[in-house]
Amino acid sequence: MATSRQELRAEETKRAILGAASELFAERGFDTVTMREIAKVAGCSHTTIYLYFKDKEALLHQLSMAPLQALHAQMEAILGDQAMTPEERLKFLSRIFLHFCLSQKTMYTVFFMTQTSRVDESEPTLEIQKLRNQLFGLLQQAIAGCLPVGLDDAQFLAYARIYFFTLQGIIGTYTVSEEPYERVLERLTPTFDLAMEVLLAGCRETAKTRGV
Amino acid sequence: MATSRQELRAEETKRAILGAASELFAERGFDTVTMREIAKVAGCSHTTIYLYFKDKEALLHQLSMAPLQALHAQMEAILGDQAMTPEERLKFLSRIFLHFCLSQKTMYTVFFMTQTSRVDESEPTLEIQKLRNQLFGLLQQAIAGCLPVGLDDAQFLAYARIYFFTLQGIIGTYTVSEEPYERVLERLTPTFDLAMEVLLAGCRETAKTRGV
DNA sequence: GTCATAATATAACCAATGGTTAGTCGACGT
DNA sequence: ACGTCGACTAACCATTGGTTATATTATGAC
Repeated sequence: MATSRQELRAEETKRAILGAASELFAERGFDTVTMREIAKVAGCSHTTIYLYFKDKEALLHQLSMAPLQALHAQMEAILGDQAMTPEERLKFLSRIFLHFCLSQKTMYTVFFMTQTSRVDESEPTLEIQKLRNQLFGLLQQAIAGCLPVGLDDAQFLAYARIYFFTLQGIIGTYTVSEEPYERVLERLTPTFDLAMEVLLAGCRETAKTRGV
Repeated sequence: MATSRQELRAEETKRAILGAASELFAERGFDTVTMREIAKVAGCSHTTIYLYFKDKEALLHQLSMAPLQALHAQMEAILGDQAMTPEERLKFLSRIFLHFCLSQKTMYTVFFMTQTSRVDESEPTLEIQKLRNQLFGLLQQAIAGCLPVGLDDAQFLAYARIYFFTLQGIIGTYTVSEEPYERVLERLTPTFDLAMEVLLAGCRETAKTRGV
């Protein structure tokens, strides 16, 4: 750490930018926040941001990595907790995932607006894409643990998709809504929990009647 | 119809604009299409569009009314068809609704991006808002017909919400995807049908264990 | 036919957006 | 002291949705 005076300064503005962007993105989502707004909160010119981040999307990715990794760790811990039944694990995981996405509006973009992280680009996208897929993988594992054994791959994939559709629907609905996420959670946590129960029960029920 | 020569011309450009916008919106969605693009396809200046439509949103609404009304009629017919069981009706309705939304990307905006039709504005929004709510109402009725009687309002509302979440999830997923909707349908119609079955089975199953 | 009027259309413009370029200013090593 | 280099930014660009002043053209009165 050769912290010369200018390096310190650079570090500080970078931190200020990340802090400002983090707050604004989490609160209002990716699209509605402008680079100039971030700059104003960070106390610099909007062009300065481009010194440290390739573009708005890169800023989003940089900001998302840490929270996503934390979420990943948390989810892995839950998935490995043998004190819970598979069903409890799935419900807990879903809940964590939902709360995480609802508390950070930018996550809707990260997870579901895939055009933000297209496959054609080179590297910077890849890391977050990988993490994203790992997270979906964990959810898939949790789902797998709750379904009867003997399902073929296609059937299992279909159930996993249906689960993801519902998650995306919830997150999409309340990411766009103006209601603060605390109130959404307060009002609708029982509904979200019920949704997970419904899905689980429905998957099991239909699996019964569709060949083991 | 006092069709003077200028009225004819006006009518024609208006039709051209509607046609161009209709195609472009359906194919690529509301946000990604620009007024200048529409104008170019319609063969006029982008400012001309503002002669006939207040703004981009008004154009969207104008375009959406007819298809939505057609959908409404179709859905009402299905809902009133006593030759089907309630479950068949719900599944059919859901299918129709999904196919409709997937075939017209602009419908995602109309139905789910509620900021497009906020409550604060005066009139022009209201009509489409009303129609939208009617459509959701029909789906709700269909759901109600499939659930055990004796559910209290809150419980029923929760189930309806869960249903809508899944629909929005599906539509959101494939509205942003680049895959042409014909291929999506071909690939995933069975999954969509399964989703509706899962939801239905899950609702019934959980309703059993939660008081009547 | 001629001329005023009104409808139709558009070019020029505006502010905001994400992003780039050329250049300023202060710190650092020599 | 001085030249280089890093941090920063003002001025700029193209694109967006939208407005305004202006041109063009058809219509109707005389």
